[in-house]
Amino acid sequence: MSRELSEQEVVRRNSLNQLRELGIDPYPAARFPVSATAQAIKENFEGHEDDYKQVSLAGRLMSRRIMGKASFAELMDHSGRIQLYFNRDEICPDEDKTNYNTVFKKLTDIGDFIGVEGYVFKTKVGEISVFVQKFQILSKSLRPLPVVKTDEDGKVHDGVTDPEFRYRQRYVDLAINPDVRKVFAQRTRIINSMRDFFNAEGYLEVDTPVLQPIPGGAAARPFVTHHNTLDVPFYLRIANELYLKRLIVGGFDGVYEFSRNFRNEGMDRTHNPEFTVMEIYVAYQDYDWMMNFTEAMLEKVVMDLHGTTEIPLGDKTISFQRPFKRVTMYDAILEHTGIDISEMDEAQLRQTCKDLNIEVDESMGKGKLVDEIFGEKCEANYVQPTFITDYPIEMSPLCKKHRSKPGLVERFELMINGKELANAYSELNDPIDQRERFEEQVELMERGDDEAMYIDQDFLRALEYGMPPTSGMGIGVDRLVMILTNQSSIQDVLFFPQMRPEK
RNA sequence: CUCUACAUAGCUCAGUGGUAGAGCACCCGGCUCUUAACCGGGAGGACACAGGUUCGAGUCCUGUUGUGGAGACCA
Repeated sequence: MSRELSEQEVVRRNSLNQLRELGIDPYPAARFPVSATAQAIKENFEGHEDDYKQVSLAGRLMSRRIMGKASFAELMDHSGRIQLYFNRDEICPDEDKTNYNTVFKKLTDIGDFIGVEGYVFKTKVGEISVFVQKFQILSKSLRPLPVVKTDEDGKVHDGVTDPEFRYRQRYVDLAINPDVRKVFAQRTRIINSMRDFFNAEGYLEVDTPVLQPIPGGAAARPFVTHHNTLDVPFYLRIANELYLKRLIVGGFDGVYEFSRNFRNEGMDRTHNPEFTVMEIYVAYQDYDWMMNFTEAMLEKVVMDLHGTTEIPLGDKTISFQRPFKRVTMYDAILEHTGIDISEMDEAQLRQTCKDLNIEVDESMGKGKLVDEIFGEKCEANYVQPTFITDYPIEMSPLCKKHRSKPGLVERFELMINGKELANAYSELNDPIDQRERFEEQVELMERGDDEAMYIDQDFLRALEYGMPPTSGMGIGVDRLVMILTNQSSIQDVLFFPQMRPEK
């Protein structure tokens, strides 16, 4: 466990000891009252100078420019940075200049948390700053914080860019890269905006189990754990769909949950083993209603965040202006391959895949084959928000049969930037039909499809008591945040993305 | 899992087989309106790990570990 300390760490530990010898506690217990923030001062000082004769603020020391008997420094609090001015004879009015010469100049380091009291003024070159009259170390930093400098053109120098460093030591990333903090603040605003939208409709936010005896509601490999007292396996949820539907059976008209889901599969820039999906279920509605609801929700969230419906994403611009384009899955395939698959059986679909150079295997059923064609030939083309509707029944075991198109279900997926963002159904509420669909999944499983769903007998029991006609929708929160914050990796919208453990 | 790139000081990077380098940060000194502060001096390195080739390896080769990218997989 012992670790060789770097030169700079030794220096800081020595400073820590010297502070203690001077009777200064480097980790004081008492609260430090804060009366102002950096951003508020900079925004409001001019014209209200009298209100800033006495301020106290606290934060991390981010830079120092020492010029003998006077110094400038930068303090960063949650709102931003502000310049501090330290003058020896102001801080040390008496003969003893220790507080400035030793404590500030020698024993205080970049990265330390300090509290300052003083008044706000403008420097000769016009920067709003705090004239420090008293300062106090609130917490000593023992590791050198990487110093990031921004020049007058706003260009960042020596920023920490190593992704491994940034993700493993996210606290450092957040401390020194304000843009990173901004993305996560936006993430929370997006989620709050969604929540406000649902609450305004009177829908109920709920919590359902993460530990499930049967991993249902989606097709994915689960994480398995074990409950000692019950001596049974439990699965971390891959979805919460079946539980939310049980609540609709129970009489709630609208329920939603921000669900942390877990899938034991590969990781890449759009997949993390744990991720967040918002799922909502509304009784007496259908998937047409849900399309309108979804685009209204997204337009509102985007407006709340950006004040416009046109947002940049990489080198593209995405428009969230309603209404979104709507295309049936068969029309999408016809448009992008020139092939009409609407009347094909499984053998013809398999041949079509071969003709299109799409890899298939014997375990794939009709639904999976259609999905392969769509995924290979169509998906990437839908950059602007587009609802793909009316999927083949075989790939949607929880979705109601289409009211007028045999062999299809009332399902849509919302595609943005060539990726699936949301998925919704008119929910299957016929318990006999649902049991048959589950049984078809068992057949798929026996054919070798390791993603087919298990039968959840309790869920069927719930449907047998009766579930009202319901529409449900799930939206990938991490992917939505990626789009709305213009990030290309899921790791940049998760505070602590999954990494291989160190050492 | 496959292919590929990268791994050098606290951070960002250079180093093209021949004594380990720079900027920032750090230490010492100077400087009372600086702002990528400045000026002078200084210290700091098992070059990711383990082998190999070579008189000699940070550099070439093999393997390992970690990370990024591209794929496979993830409806």
